[in-house]
Amino acid sequence: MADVPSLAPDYYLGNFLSLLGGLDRYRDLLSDSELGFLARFDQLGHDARCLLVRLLLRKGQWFRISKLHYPELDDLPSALNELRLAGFIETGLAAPHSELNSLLTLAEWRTALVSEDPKAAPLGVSKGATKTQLAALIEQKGLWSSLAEYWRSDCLWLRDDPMALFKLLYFGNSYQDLSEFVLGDMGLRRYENYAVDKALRRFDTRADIDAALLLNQLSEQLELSGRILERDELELMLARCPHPLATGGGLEDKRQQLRGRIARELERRGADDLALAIYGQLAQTPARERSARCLEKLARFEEALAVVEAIIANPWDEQELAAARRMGPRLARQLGRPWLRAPASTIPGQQLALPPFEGKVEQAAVTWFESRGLRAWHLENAFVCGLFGLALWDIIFMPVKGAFDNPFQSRPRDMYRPGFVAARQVALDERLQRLREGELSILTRHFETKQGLVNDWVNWKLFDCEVLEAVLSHLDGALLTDLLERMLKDPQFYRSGWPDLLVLKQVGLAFVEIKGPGDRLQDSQRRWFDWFQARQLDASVLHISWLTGD
DNA sequence: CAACATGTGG
DNA sequence: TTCACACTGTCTG
DNA sequence: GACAGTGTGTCTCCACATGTTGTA
Ligand SMILES: [Mn+2]
Repeated sequence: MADVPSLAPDYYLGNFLSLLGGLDRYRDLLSDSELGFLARFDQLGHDARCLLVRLLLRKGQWFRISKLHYPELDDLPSALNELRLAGFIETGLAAPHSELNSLLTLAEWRTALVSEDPKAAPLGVSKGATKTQLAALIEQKGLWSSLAEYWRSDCLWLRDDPMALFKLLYFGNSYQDLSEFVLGDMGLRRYENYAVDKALRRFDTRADIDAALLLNQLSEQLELSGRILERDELELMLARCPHPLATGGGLEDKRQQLRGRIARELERRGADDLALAIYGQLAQTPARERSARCLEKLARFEEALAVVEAIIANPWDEQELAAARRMGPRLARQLGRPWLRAPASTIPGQQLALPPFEGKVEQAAVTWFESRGLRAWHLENAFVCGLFGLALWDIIFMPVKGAFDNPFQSRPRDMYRPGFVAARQVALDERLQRLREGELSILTRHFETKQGLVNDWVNWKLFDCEVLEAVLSHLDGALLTDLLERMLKDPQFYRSGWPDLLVLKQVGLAFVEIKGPGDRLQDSQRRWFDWFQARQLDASVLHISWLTGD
């Protein structure tokens, strides 16, 4: 752990330049002000560049000059001056009200208030008041602007913040940032060394870029404060993403996902009719299920049943099918119609009473199996996903056109899109054939040579070498191939629902879903049991109860 | 003064 | 900061 | 049993400084 390589004092500048290098392919889609930003950046001296990058990497656009502390820059004032002259920053401005909470400390609020009115101390300015309490007092007395005035000479404003755009263009998402570079340099997070297509573009028009930025912003807003937004605020969000977007890049999918989440929030506000109208425009699950539920809430049972029947006739995924099968009988009864129940699959289950255990039920079960001399791991989906990732590693990362545009991807861009298999058909066919013939050493090879590399499918901490050994000695190629073929039909979908425990019995592997008191099988968990039964595998549900008494 | 929250940086 | 899963509470038949 | 809402953990690093809150 000690041998973390030391980095150059201006390592972050190099990283930022690498990021800019990835943006060349989009120059024709940048605005004049963005191009101007880049041109002016090029003209800056070393230290001014460093300082600007430092500021760009930080949160917000307002900073305190006196609190800037960058030992690697030997003349901060002149770097600041250079940035000011080049139009990147402004100093000495009074910060807006909304910034004063994070920009100034409680003590600094008091200093300014007391200076404004020496007799303020006896009021709420006395110590003990929290920031919230004092904020209310300042609000009431209309003193925010004098606070801002008092500290203005120490304030620094970053005029533009293009980082959201740069990150979107470089990484293709809003959650990765420049720390990827540092983590890579220090060996803390390593990615596969796949071929990066430096000319590949995720966007072809500026409108798509702006739409992506907007969708990111709206999603973030909904995630952050969705629960407290009023109905009209939600409708406003809807109005901001009304038009269908380019399909193929996943933009339209994102838009629909966002609108679905907004509609769900509208349901919670009782706006079932409006939610219904939105769901009707969506082509992704669970829109039809939600439609049916809205119709049911609105007592429009005929229409609800029609939706349910449409789902059953042509399910988009197994989740909505399961939901429709639950709703069908209820709706049919409302309408006095007969309903043909799908035969319920029987899932083998056992009961087990254990002494009270501090910690998770699954761990208690693992301990119980081990006390009976069996190895057991609580892996959940990490087991199947690990098999998938290790068996197909090199195919997942093979240089398919359009798959990789930056060095920090945990999967190809089309991993969860319908064309994934077709784009790798030959390699997949050959791999499955070899696995079918029992050549499981492929997994071992990837386990050893790729150890620690980021892969969406492989959780290295959970899928350790003992698990691999258990797999190699008890899983045959035919079964593994069958499993992979099923997963390849919808890689995203089959990432979930696998039973909690992998148990190594004398005769082979067993898969056990643990259910504590009050926990029941979820829809996603049922679908794997169908597969287990068809293959006559040892899979069951273990219902745990706690032994009471002292 | 300790516990907690948050931002930062290598 | 998403997503899968567990847990809790309510209503219903 | 069905369903909604909420909590938890998360290979989305981890040590550290700073600031806030409440006496853990
Ligand atoms: Mn379970």
